[in-house]
Amino acid sequence: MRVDTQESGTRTRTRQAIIDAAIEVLGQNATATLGEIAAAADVGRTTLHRYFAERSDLLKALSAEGVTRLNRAADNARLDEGTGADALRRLCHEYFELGSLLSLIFSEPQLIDDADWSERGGCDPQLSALVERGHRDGTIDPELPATWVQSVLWSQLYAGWSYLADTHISRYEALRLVVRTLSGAIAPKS
Amino acid sequence: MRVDTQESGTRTRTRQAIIDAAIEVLGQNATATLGEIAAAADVGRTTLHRYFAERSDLLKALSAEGVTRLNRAADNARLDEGTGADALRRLCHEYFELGSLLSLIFSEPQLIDDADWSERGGCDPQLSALVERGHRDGTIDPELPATWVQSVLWSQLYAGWSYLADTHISRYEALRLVVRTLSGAIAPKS
DNA sequence: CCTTTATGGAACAGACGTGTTCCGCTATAG
DNA sequence: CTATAGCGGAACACGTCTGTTCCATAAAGG
Repeated sequence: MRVDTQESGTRTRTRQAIIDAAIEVLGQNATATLGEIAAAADVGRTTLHRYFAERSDLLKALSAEGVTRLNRAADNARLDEGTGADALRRLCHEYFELGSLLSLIFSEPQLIDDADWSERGGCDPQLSALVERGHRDGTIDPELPATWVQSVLWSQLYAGWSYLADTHISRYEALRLVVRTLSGAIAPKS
Repeated sequence: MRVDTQESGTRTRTRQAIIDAAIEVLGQNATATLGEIAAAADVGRTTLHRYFAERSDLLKALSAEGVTRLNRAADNARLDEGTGADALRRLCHEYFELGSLLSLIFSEPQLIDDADWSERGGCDPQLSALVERGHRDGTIDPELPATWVQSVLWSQLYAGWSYLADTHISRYEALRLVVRTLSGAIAPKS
């Protein structure tokens, strides 16, 4: 995918600054202006257009960046180890670190859906396998389909991230609440 | 609040049609055009402006309508009866009936926040009292603050409503999943 | 029959975001 | 010192949404 001609160090830094700023700003307000994104990245709007000719080009770059970060988080969570519920809790921890990207993906799902990630029926295969393992090992409520578990995971992550932004709670406490309620939500009922 | 001069029957019907259409359309896409809303209401854009001079006027009316529907749902749920968890489940049932209004409130929270509803610290008093009752009667995890329970309730409702729209599941099944995971999420941990 | 009420459509001006061009500035490498 | 890379700002055309005005039409009531 990488083109033959390498990009200068300055340029890659600027490009990355724009992408990072876009994730922050668009995570707060999906309809933000290119001018606002440029200002957040501390660059002129002209410069932004130099790197991403059209808005859609920036969104494509954001999609790629999102997929990269999601995959890295999933790798760190070692989804194939331990019980299904434990793996899901580890994934929850890793995903929570994504920060503003959570808001962006949650409020603009088609940004990622259109990418090659999660091509199968709106649920990525790794998570699906994880949930089925949890069904077998008795740590995830067998009445909950994998797609619904995925929905619950994302909605809880988004709620936790928003809660962190709205209240005076610590990041650690917010994550603890998310994991606690998520664990209860997916636990088999007695 | 009601003005002295009563509105004609036709006008109240048209006004209500516009409000209903706005909830539907803005629930799907919060940046929808006034033209799209007018089309959905089967009304000319001129007519829409006759009832709501500016976009903000329409939003104010939506806020009032939202508060009305929320209060009616809360009344139907009889929040002061039974255990805290049971009351919360009843509220979940009632709120789920709000349909597209769920999406609208969830994606545009400031629409309702700015109204007189839920003036206290982002959590309405009725729900707060309900959760505290659940803490005392042992049906709601005492480690979960009322504000977080409210966040979980709303995020689950939104997730369920989106799930209903995205998959081929029945309305009944979607609500069942929501109530099941919500019940587990708030249940005291053994 | 004629007036009131409610409406739709055409047309317009203003505001705003977008995409582009052009020019000037600064820093760094050669 | 000079040439190049990278950047910012001003300006422009274009499209879209908004808010408004004006006029024509259809239905209902007196």
